[in-house]
Amino acid sequence: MKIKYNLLKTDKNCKARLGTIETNYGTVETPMFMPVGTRATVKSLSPEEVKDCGSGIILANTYHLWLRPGEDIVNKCGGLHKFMNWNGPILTDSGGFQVFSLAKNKKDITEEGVHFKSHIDGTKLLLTPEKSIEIQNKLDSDIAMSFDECPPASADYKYLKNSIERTLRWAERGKKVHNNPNQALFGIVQGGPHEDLRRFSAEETVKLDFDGYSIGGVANDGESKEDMYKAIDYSIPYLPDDKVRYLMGVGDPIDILEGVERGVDIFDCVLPTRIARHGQAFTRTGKIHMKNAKYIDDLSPVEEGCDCYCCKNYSKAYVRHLLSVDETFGGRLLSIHNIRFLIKLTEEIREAIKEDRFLDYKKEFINKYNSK
RNA sequence: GCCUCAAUAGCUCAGCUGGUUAGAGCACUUGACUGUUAAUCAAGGGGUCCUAGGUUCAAGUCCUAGUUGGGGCG
Repeated sequence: MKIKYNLLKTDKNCKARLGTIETNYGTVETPMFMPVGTRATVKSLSPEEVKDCGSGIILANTYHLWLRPGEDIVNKCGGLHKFMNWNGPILTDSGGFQVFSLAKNKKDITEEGVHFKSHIDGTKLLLTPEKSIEIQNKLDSDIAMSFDECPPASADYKYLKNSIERTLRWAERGKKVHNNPNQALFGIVQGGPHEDLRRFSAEETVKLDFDGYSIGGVANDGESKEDMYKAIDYSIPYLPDDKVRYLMGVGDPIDILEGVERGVDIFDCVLPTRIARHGQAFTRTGKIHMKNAKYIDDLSPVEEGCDCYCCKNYSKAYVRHLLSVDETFGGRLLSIHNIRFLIKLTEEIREAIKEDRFLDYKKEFINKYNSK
């Protein structure tokens, strides 16, 4: 089967939704955060460790797996789940974000698709909507994403208008060739911070009838928070209640709260794992730099009261030591902590929505998070 | 004892024939990171240029002596 979204309830005081996503690999409670495992692994963590953080669903990347090892190899190895030994649901991104991060100039983006130079060996590549879906079909993820153009935040109105029209044509082309009966396919809403463009993009994408919808093109390129929230506000009203809403690429704790308030169900982000490898930890009172000298002999855990493997077993002093001598275990421990932090956040969000007190919860969380 | 080479940031070293405010890498300190080209990137602090004389308008740079260290010869 494909996925099925069940809306359990909406918070009485805002658009925050409580729901579940049923998949062939288990049920995901929403709101939910998805850790990113671009190359068929959440960097440095085993699937067991990711699962122990409470993660129900992870993300992998079409572009990266297309290059190495290749979708046919993954398919031959039994599909992504078996290949990477992850028995929960997997969402694959389409390569659309790589349009933003790898295409050198606008000429590389054509009606047919996007011309890339492989970041590995410079080989010229063409990724099309059809190819992206074909790859994702073979990867056998539970949720595939339409191949979209993810324009930079600096893109002007006229560019965005053309871009979302092309993205709609790409969505239609991708949907036509999608043929994995066990895989859902999501459409992506673009349009920057412009109300009319978001509405147009959302309405037209919904007409194509996807299994779920994403809000894309946010959190890129130094976009302001205000514009990000506008993008959500202007997209959500035109998305159906009975389908999953996915805010792509967002994982700052406050942005997750802002997204949930506006009606978003799932999020993904590299932030928890990347900042972990770079030495930062999420805490209830804001991000902290674990490499800071003041922690050199600090025997307390990264976060007092946290139930993650890192905080239950190790001190700040130890984690700091590992990071400062470049031992990979330091980044691993912080990755576990940061993922657990965001998953725990979504757990608390779900409890709050259940009791119609999401807005109070959000306010309290943000006050504390910004208190230092 | 003699000859020779070296001595510049915490460490390893660049600094051409004298010429603005002596640099780099690492280390240290601090910060950034939002559908991973990212265990990455950026910024900052840090100097009695071994010491003492001398030459010169001007010395990290040239000269003399010394100190310390390496190598060689006796």
